[in-house]
Amino acid sequence: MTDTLFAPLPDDLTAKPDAAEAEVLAHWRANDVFGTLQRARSRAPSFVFWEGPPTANGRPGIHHVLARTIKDAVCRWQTMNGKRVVRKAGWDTHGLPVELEVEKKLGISGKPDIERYGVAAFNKQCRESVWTYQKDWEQLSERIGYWLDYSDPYITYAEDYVESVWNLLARFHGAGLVYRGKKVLPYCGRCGTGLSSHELGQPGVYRDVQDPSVTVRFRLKVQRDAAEPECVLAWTTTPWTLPSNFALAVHPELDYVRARVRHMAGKGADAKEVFRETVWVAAARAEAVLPKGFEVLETRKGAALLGLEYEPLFVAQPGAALLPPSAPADAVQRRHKLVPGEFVTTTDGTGVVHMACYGADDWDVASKNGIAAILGPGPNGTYLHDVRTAAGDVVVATGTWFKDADELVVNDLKARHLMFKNARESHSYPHCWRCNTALYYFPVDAWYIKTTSYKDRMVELNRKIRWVPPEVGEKRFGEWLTNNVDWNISRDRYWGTPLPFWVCEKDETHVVAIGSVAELKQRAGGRLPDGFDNHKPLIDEVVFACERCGGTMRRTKSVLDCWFDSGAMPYAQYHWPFGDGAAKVRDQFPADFIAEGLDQTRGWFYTLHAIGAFVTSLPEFGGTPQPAYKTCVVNGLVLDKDGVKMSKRLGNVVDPWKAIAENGADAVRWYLVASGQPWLPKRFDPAGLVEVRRKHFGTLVNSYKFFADYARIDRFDPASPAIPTVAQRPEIDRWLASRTESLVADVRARMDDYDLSEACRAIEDFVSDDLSNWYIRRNRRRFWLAETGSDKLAAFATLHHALSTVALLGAPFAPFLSEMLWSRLAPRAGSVHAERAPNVRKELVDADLEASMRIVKRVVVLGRALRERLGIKNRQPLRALHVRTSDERALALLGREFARELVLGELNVKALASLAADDGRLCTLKAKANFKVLGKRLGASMKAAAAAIEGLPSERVAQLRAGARVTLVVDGADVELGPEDVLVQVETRADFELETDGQYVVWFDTELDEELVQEGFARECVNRLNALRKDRGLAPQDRIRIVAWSDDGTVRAAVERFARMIASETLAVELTFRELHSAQEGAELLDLGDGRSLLVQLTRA
RNA sequence: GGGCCUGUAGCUCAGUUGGUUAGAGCGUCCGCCUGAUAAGCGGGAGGUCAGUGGUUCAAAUCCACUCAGGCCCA
Repeated sequence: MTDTLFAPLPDDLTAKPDAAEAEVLAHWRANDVFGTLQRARSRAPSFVFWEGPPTANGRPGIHHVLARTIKDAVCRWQTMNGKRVVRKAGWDTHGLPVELEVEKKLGISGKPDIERYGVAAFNKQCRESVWTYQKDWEQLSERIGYWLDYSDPYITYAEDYVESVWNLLARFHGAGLVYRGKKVLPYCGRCGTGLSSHELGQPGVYRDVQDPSVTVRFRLKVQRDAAEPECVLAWTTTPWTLPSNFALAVHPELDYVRARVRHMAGKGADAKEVFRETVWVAAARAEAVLPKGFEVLETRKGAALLGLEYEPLFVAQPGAALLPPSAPADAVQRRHKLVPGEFVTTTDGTGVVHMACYGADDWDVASKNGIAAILGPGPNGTYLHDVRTAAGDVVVATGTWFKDADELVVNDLKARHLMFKNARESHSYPHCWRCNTALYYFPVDAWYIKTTSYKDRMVELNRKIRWVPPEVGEKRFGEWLTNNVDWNISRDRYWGTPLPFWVCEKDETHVVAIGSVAELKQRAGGRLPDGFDNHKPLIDEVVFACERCGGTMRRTKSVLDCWFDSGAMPYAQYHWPFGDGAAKVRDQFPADFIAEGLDQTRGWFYTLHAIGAFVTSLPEFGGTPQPAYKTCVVNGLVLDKDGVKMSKRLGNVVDPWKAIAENGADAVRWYLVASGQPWLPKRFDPAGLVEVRRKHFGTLVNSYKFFADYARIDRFDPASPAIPTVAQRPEIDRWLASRTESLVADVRARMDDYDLSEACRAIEDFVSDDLSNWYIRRNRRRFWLAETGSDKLAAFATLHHALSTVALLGAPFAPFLSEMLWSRLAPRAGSVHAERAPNVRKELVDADLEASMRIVKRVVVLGRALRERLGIKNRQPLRALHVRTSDERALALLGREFARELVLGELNVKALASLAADDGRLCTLKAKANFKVLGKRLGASMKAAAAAIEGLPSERVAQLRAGARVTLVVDGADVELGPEDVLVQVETRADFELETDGQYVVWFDTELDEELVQEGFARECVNRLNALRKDRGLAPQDRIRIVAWSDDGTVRAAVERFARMIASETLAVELTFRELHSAQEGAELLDLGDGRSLLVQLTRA
């Protein structure tokens, strides 16, 4: 860092920004710039930002850089607008991924292993494991310039944090929103554990296996005809679940048929019927399921079959009933009927689905219909009871492994003539990723929060959140809320917040929710076990007597879904409601702004919302529900350059450290935010990074370098009273000043809308086009000419202000380069990040000047294209430029000095010879329909009208343009046209070269007189002499003496005539014309083109 | 299986309430400029707006379906 006015930037800044950025970081660190700034804002109005807690249990990737850049840019911007932005770090520390990581490290696998290892020791490992990558996170965050206060982070396993979470859970319980139920999970009987969807996604989990594929008869209780038994057919690939069957599901809307099936023996004419029956199947499945020749006897909707009773296949064992929540007294008697199921399809099977308790749909049916289910295999994968037939035969013995029962059940059903069809098929079936055992779906105990009871409130509050982009809130999040289901908050694991629910052993309905450690201690008789830390396992030793019945109360074994932890951060990060937590939460709630990836829609965004909608209805929050956050910016995934998700397997993961080392954090940040809208999936293309670095930052650095080099030579003082006011400066300066203010207005508007990409693009366009290409390039000579007068001061001041503004506006996105620039442009001002973002100074905005420049650019483009076509190079001055257009205002603006000078200078032309509205001689005026205006008025006649308008003769178009009204007959009706109904274009018909874009017509007077030719040669001389200066290693400000000689009369005349111009352009104090010989020392022969040359001798003055 | 997002030039992306020549940058080819020079500027070529069908006087834009990629949920 530097505090020297206009000090040079490091030489290789654009090529290798890494080292320079490291210097800025060292400066920030050494001077505690962030801390000082935070303290300076301690009394300022607050802008509330929450950091979504990253799990430290994995290395940060490039997508984290994107999310953190968005957060940082918004926070810096708010800080620059005078706000106090608390930036408290956080760590998400609980959860299954942590446990899996520790299992891997310890070389153990599965719950039995963990129990053997010891839960206390295991959790101790987990507690340490989460910090494995902490340094990675902190270092990467620092390196990318993500300012975050790591001194006092919230940690979801911390005692205070857990206590706050308990308090929230106790309040949910107190409000009657917590209940117990069953959740059907993919389950491994060998490991004795349910698997998360995340584990199910592991490679190799789904494998093709051979399984039975059986269609079974369920005989109806009421039989119409003894000779023709009637049954319902159902299909399954898991015969082992049949002993647990409790219902058959049909789709109420589907057609079902009762078909007569005749089973034949023998072939052809000899075939003899041995047995006939009638069966119910879905009409759509009859062909596929039934043998040929079946006969449809009746068709009925599924709805008409509901309630039909059938004979159970096996006899239920007592004591093994699984009761759904609030089961009716007759739950067991309700079994074995046809029930409705929306999930029933006709893609396979019979259109009738066998219901056991080993599926999510099944459990849903049991709950909705109040039916008890009978467990076959239990949590260890073996049968809990003998499976018997009505006759008393044991089909499956207690202790049989569930998969081994398939064959036993199939054989039994065959023997009892209940098997309609018996086959095997290959299908994809899940297996435990640890032990390879076949999984089954199993209902496990679960605790729920009844979020559906305040779903409407959540939907309502969601409308108040500003989502960026809006469709995430309306659709993805909105639909998710509308289809809200109760939140399963329990996990049958070890490393998590223990659920603070104690259940009475005598009566399960006696439940106590503990809201604080003090309360627990008091319940437990004033003593907690030694080493108690409100985690497993010691907490499970805390028991106390039930107040209602005196039974022993034990904690439920489960831990909390760690999503609840993160959704609780607004409160738990300040240990709410304990200590001064309530006051802190009052100050930092709700959030003005949060930002995370799209994958958090059902994660953090939801849990914050679900908890917030409840908490804010509590009296201490004023009782008026409000959303937990006001603005939520969502970023999409970062894909590789081919649009494929990054994964370790494919080796296409972008290492953020590498990208930063090569391009600098500024370029990475800028690229991520500016290349496309942040919520779109982003293809990470290293070539794009290089482009940002070279094009945007390179141009900016070059622009500063140009300014600073001359400002140092001239000892420019931005505070000098001699600097003219903006109003006193030349028009080109006032133009840049105006553009600078327009940029401020634009960036402010974009930032207000959280449209960071467009803000960056506005800055990019300003720097490369307005600042560099038009202002600096056109005004270079003002900076290097010798005399320091007010014109030069004006140029310095204008450029200084524009650069300073770019440093300020760019600071949220490119914090490093902005700091480097600011420390040189305003060395005593302190950090750019402590500055106020500029406000628009409306009095400096000059719309006419900005409009003029737009016209200048168009005319210049046409002129350059024409020069190229004519093959006349730019160094050859031309006599005159002619411009025609039908736009009177454009003509007026173009005629003003500002625009004229720019056009003439840019095109190297002596004069604007004609500047006129088109007179129809060179060009024909042509009208084109203004579809936007006319379309609304004319509707179906639009096409005919457009043709008629294009057919209008030039004179009538001219009248229209002049304001006259013209009437056309279109489709037999009169259509009156005014000037606003047509767009006037010109079509050229000149017999000489000109250029037009349909609006402007441009041509040159290409006739050259002697003077113009000579000036062309003079310019060639200047060009060669300056090249020679450079070859000789002269410094820009060095003065020279020139001796020149040529035998060529034209060249000699040119040099003599333009001697002063040549001398001034080459900083020559003397230019003499006398005879030289090429052999003479220091003599150089300059090739001027066109076969002409000049001999010169150049010496330092 | 359900919901959502995306598909525009070789590449990365813009594209207003639907309005008639679909733009920019990079790349490529050609040229210019030359004391910002390890820079700068311009011109040309390059498009079935993923596909099909529909609505409309008019569709990259609205609707339906299909295809491809992605995310979340099951």
